Amino acid sequence: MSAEERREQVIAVASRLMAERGIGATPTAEVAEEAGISHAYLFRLFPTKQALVTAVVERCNAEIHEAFKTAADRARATGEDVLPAIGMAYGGLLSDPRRLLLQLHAHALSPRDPDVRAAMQASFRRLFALIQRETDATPDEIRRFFAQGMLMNVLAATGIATLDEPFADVLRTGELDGASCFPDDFTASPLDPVAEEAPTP
Amino acid sequence: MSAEERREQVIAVASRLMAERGIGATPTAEVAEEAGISHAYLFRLFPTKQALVTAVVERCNAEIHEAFKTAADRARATGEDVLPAIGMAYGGLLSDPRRLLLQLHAHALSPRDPDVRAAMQASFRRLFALIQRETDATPDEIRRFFAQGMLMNVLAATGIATLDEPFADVLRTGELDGASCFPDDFTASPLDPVAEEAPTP
DNA sequence: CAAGGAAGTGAGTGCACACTCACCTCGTGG
DNA sequence: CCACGAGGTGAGTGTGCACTCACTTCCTTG
Repeated sequence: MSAEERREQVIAVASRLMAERGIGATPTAEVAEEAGISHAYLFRLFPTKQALVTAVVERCNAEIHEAFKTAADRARATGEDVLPAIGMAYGGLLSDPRRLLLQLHAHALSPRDPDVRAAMQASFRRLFALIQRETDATPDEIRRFFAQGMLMNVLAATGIATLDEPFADVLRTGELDGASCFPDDFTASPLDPVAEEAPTP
Repeated sequence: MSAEERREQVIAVASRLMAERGIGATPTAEVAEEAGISHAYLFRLFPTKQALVTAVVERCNAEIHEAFKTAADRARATGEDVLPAIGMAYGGLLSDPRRLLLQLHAHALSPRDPDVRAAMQASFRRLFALIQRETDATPDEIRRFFAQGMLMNVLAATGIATLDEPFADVLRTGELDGASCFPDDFTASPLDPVAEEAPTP
């Protein structure tokens, strides 16, 4: 397997582990083990843990951007409203909590980590530009869209998203329709290990 | 100094350090040193780091709740609208980024730390109840209020709050008035060490 | 003035983890 | 057929950190 392919694989493994356990709390040895390579080789693929973390965060940001872009394209093609479609795309990302938790960890890491901070700033800038370009939403609507996204991250991380209480119901209600932002299959506690196998039979 | 007073002092020091450096990234030895006690004695005051972290998070949540409560009381007394007043109170909390960053770190820690998760759930529940009791805001308004708060946390952590770009301007605009949520003196980069001395001349 | 207990410490211990070094093993081109 | 470069590793090393233990000091109270 080429080094480039290995790197991809390592990023995939690392993003799962770091989403579950937190970035700082994920040992590089474990990433190597789950990726099926030696600890030593991991450090040939990524010179430092820092480099791996940056790669993971940037990959996650790219995936979110791509999800938004394809949702926007599809909505334009079928003539639906674009912003709600993007909102649904974010909801779709939630059925795998990986990216969402990673976002949260990246935000918390930003103050101490200039690389991650720059990546997150760039990601917001790109997403903002995408939405501004692809929709006719007002600045206020765009801001609310991002705010709702941040709230959903927090609700998922704290487990409020799966709480059966009135205040939780209110908080997880979507901005656009009256329904919950969270997909119906969003029942996994964040503590539960993320499914090992991709559910693509 | 009594053990109880020491504990208070340690919580104050720890919450500053943990907000700056992150919770996991703050060594207990440093907390002890800045609090002027030995490392050994820290572990008599708090049996584990976990206990210290929980105390810090709960203290932070209590402070936010108190700030909201006094803002609500004051607004009711003077006859202003209560929800905007509470929003301003949150903005006021932002002039010292400590609590805000601590919130963010606590959210990111929640999936792995049952104590912190329980504390954050309880905090949201209490704040929600407070707002529901003290204001006549609709569920939608309350949800937007929380969403905006989460967005502000992230903008502060990523440094977008201090970015001079159009998208940053839009994101940091308040829900209620058209002005920025962030106080005018919010210029410190999150990387800058928090001021050592309280600026109360 | 003992005796007890609360406040407080110096000096470890053991472990987890980021990172390194010398080395191995093929597949390919000259 | 062999040299060399890319893929890959076993076995460390140094450091940082949570936590401990035996011990001191001093203040109160009978």
